[in-house]
Amino acid sequence: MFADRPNPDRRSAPLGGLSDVMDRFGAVANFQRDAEIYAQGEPVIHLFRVVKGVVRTARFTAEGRRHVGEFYYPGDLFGLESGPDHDFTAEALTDCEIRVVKRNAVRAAIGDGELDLAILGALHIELQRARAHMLLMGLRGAKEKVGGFLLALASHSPAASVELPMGRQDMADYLGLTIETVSRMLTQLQSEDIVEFPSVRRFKVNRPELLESIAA
Amino acid sequence: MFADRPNPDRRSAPLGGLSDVMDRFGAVANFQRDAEIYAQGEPVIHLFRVVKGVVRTARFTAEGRRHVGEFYYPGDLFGLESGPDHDFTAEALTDCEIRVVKRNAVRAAIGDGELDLAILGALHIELQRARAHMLLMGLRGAKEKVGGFLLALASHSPAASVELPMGRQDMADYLGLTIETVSRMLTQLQSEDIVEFPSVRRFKVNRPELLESIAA
DNA sequence: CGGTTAATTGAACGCATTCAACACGAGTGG
DNA sequence: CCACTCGTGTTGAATGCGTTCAATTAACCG
Repeated sequence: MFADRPNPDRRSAPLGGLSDVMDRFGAVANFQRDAEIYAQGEPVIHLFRVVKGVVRTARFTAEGRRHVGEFYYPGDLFGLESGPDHDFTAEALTDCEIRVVKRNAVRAAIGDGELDLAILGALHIELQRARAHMLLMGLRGAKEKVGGFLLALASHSPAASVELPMGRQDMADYLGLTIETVSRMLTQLQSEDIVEFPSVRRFKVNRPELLESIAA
Repeated sequence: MFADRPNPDRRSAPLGGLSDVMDRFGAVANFQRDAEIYAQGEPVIHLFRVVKGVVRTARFTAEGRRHVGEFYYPGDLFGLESGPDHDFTAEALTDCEIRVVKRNAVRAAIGDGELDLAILGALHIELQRARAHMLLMGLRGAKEKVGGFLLALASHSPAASVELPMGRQDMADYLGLTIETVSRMLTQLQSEDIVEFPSVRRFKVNRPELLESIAA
């Protein structure tokens, strides 16, 4: 679901010169919780990287149903879109510090080839996430989906206790479930002692092997 | 779901020199229906392009559940993976003619930059498909999913009558439904005169606007 | 401490699944 | 040409699970 995030800052290796350019030419913008970073339908002009906080992309269907695309963590590049316009809206899930740079500026600084290469790497990561997300949504039951979600979160967090920056509604919209079902599954997983919630926004995996067997 | 496929052969524009190289250095392989083109877990070495027929990628979960990734049509590039190994198995859905080339050969012929650029374009398309697929699976009801699937198929086919190269089970595994549910939804959509099935593997959209409103 | 939002829990419903039977078409051989 | 079979698709009935709507509790902040 997320890029490899054992190392909190991966400016160096995979992104090559891009991150240097972002650091040199990019501006840093701060967004408050729930602030919009860019909107669905806007033209794709910039590249974004999370410095601090967590970003969520989302989309509204015609009937008002919300679909959460992905969550982006510090070090992650986002705002990559295939078309000329954004398909998703990006919002600050928590208070955020975002580094922004115009694609043209990058192009001018490091050339097309370098930019392509950098975007290539980011696209690979993005595709991986999308496939992992699809796999999650393809699981049979709600318990499997929620379990898989927690597992993915935990597997990218070195700490014993994992923070949940997103609320239940975000999880629900990410997994294609209702908020009530998510809540029920969380309590169920907890009652089976597979995970443990010291607080609403923090959990610990007690039985990783069981969690993995659930998420299939 | 599919790349822009109004023109059946898009060797020219978006892939640049890659397709030329594939034509020059690539071999053409023929696969019978259900033959394996590459397997989950195998190292990523080649690039593939569909010449004739339809290809399906799929994956088996630990519990034996099958998940269909995508369907690839003539002109489509496939076999792009982020990691060193294939996450999915590729199989010939129908009898196929596939053009195969070693990535190294392409690299030697047109250089890293060109290869990157070509893969970049293909990755964009792949990401778009993955997102469209996710959107489909995120829809509420089975009718919405099946309707959306048919709509996507129809929207990429210029002909009035659209062929369904895949069976009901493939649709089910693509949408995360059971084969019975898919069948029921198809008959329901037909009974509402939204679509029409002259034969099991062929359909026609009678009310595009209704179909679109269903797929949201 | 109230006031507000988020999260949990409960009960009834509806829809997709499950298990089973049946229909249909293609291919084969009598 | 019919009978047979096999694979695939459709239909039926009952179950189960996620949803829906509603009420309660918990957490956060003044």
